[in-house]
Amino acid sequence: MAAQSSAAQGTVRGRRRSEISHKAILRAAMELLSQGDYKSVTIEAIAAKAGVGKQTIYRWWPSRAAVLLEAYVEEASTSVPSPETGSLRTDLLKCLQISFASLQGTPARILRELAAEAQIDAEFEEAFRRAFVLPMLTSLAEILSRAHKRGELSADVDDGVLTEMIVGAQWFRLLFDHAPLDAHLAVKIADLVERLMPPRARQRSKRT
Amino acid sequence: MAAQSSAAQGTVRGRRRSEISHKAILRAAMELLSQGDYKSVTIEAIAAKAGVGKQTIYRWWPSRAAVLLEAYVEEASTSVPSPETGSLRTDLLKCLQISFASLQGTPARILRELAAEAQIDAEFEEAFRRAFVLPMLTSLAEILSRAHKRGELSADVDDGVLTEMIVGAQWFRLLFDHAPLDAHLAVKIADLVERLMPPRARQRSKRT
Amino acid sequence: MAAQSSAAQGTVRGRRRSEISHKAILRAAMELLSQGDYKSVTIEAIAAKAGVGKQTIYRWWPSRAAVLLEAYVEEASTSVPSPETGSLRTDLLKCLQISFASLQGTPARILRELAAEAQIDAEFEEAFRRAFVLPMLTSLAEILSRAHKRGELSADVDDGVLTEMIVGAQWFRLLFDHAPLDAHLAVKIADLVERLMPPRARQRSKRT
Amino acid sequence: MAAQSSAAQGTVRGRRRSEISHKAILRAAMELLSQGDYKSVTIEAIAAKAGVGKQTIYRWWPSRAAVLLEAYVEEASTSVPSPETGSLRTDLLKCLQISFASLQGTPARILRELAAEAQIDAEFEEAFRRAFVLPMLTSLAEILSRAHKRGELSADVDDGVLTEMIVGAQWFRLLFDHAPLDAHLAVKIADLVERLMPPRARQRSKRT
DNA sequence: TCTTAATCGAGACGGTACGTCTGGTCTTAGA
DNA sequence: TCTAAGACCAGACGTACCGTCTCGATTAAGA
Repeated sequence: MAAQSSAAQGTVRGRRRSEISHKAILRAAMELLSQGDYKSVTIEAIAAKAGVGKQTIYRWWPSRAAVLLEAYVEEASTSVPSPETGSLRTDLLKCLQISFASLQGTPARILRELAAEAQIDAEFEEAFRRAFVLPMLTSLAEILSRAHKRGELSADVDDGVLTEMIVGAQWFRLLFDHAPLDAHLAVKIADLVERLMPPRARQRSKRT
Repeated sequence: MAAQSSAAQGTVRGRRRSEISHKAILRAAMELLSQGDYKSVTIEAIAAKAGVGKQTIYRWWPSRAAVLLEAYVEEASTSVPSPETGSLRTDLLKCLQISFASLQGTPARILRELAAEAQIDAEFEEAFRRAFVLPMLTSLAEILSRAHKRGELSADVDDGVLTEMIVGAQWFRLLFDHAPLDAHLAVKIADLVERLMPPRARQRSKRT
Repeated sequence: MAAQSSAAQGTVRGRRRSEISHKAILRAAMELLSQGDYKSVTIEAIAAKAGVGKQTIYRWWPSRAAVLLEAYVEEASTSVPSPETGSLRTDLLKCLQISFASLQGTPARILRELAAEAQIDAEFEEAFRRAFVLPMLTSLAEILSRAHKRGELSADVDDGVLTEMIVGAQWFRLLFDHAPLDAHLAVKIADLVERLMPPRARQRSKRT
Repeated sequence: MAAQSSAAQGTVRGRRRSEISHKAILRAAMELLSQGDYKSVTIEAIAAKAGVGKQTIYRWWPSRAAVLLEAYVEEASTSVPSPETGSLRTDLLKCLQISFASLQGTPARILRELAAEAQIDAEFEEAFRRAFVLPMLTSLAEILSRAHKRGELSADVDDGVLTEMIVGAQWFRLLFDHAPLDAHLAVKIADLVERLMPPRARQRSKRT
């Protein structure tokens, strides 16, 4: 124990984590994910492609999905903007359109696969929520909260449900292939939300 | 050769599918799914529990998920009611509350696991959509369509988005553990939809 | 029981064995054996190739090897000649050369495979012995016995061992690839046997 | 890359083969072979009995038969003595009796089964020849060669055929159940070989 | 002519083992 | 102490055959 006092001092003993390997792993994971199907992105394949021992992966990540999540986040930003234009409609439109645009093509497929993992692995679910679900929720909540303050939404509209319904529609399209997650949807959502505004606020909204 | 003409006529040759095995497989799948975690529901385990050869499973289902889906559908009805009470609010409430209630507990977990599979297996996705996604969509679409005819919803409310937002919120709760999928949500959704009704229709709705 | 008296009379009721199928099976077995490797000659493959139900094979033969044996015997004669030329040397040479010649090429491979089966399946071993082992033994025994009577072999030469040694050498070459089973071997064996003849008999033998 | 130069130097990287597993596998194979019939000695059974992953077997042996051969050789010596007593007869007798004695009971059964495998699997045949066929051949060849030098065999007796005939008789008894492979056969063979000796040498042989 | 019985092709059935794959752990030598 | 390599145990995968069991159709003999 005394010998390990250095640990208490925060000093790290032994060889330090290799940043080269760290990046090689994320890079290999991303490439495999872009190329083939999800099934082929195994720990073994990542290790082989990255020129890395399997143990090195198991040492630093709890699961395959965790690697993929970090690899994805590394590459594509997962933050969702919460613009302040002074108008609920334009705030919403901007937020949704930017967010939808970043989910076209390969990212969509990857997100679906990660979402799938989150259904099965409870530990991963939490990480997934933090990375992909909560940002959108809080961003929208802020937009709606500002609209309330501005009087653009009447007090008896529940922000919670509305937020969930908007985010829900987005995930619904993403996961169940019902229709593409494009700008049209953003407009339609904004239109519908507009109908929840008090008449006077709606008038002003239309003018802009 | 003449004897074989029957084959051309679509006559079934050879031994027929065993209904006993068929049911034993579904039953075993359901039991395993209820008991342990999803990972333990392997084809081997199902076959062993059902007292059936693995080949018999592979012969009749394209994948493990397909077995589970059929097993689930067999047991729990997946149809969604589309009640006609003459009032949008009560129609919605009834529909959502019934549907939400049927998704509590184990069914929720199973549904999440099947949804996960649908993200990865394109062929299975279609089956999943037919069984779980579309019923809810069409049921809601009917309710909204009737509301439109009755004048309970103004013409400029887009049924499509509204449906997706409602169904989306439901799946969102189911898949991402944000909050339980309970009657409260149904009420909140109904409240919000009510705010989309023209003033006069809303008056009447409140009286009921 | 009285009603079944017909059975006691040997009368056959019902449909008779199909000679067409019988031959188709043997033919299919032979073709598969000639074409591919032994592993691919499965009951299923034979049935498929012969256009026959598996049951039809199981009804008439106890094992796969039994089919192959019958197929082989059907095609290539397995009888071994026991010529009577009046001379041990020429009798032996004729007998061995004819028998060796009939075991070149594909037949050799088939015989090896059947011999393999005989090592494992005790029931089949008996059939194998009757078809392939005993004919050679008895044929040689006759040749030697005649030589004894003629005085070409002295009384103290044991026919049994000599027969086994000759037949053994033949099987040794067949099974263990030590050298080809050709006419050279026949000559060498004859030479060696000649050395067992009494001097006078050997003189005569050389003159012929 | 520089780090990998060690590979070029032949340095072994990674975990080394486990001798414990190695021995456990051979032991399990032998036990299964002794207990039940050959069919029950499957790779799966060996792995289970040895407490070993199947892959570990496939990694080190090309086939089930290869495992059994090594297991057999490990336990029972396969070398054949080539004694030098100065007399062809006693050399032969000793050699054959020792070798025959080691092939009684279970070993005989195992040898038959391995011989069967050698008929079908060309790769295994070579290993089988090296382990079981050649030792006997060379041992006998040496004995005969020494007899030639001593003048116990006349020059016109072909060692090759004689060797094959002796070894052939042995395998014949082993494989085709014609009679037990016992000391009687050894004596009979020795007797017959003695008849190939020149008269004077035979006189001396009898005296011993 | 009708009944009875055995065979036929077809193919599903419960099993067993195959050889492969991946997961997660452990053991090396070297950095 | 970490790293790359790679062997280890475990066990599911999907396939191939096994030998058995329905099926309906066909074929013969006896009633």
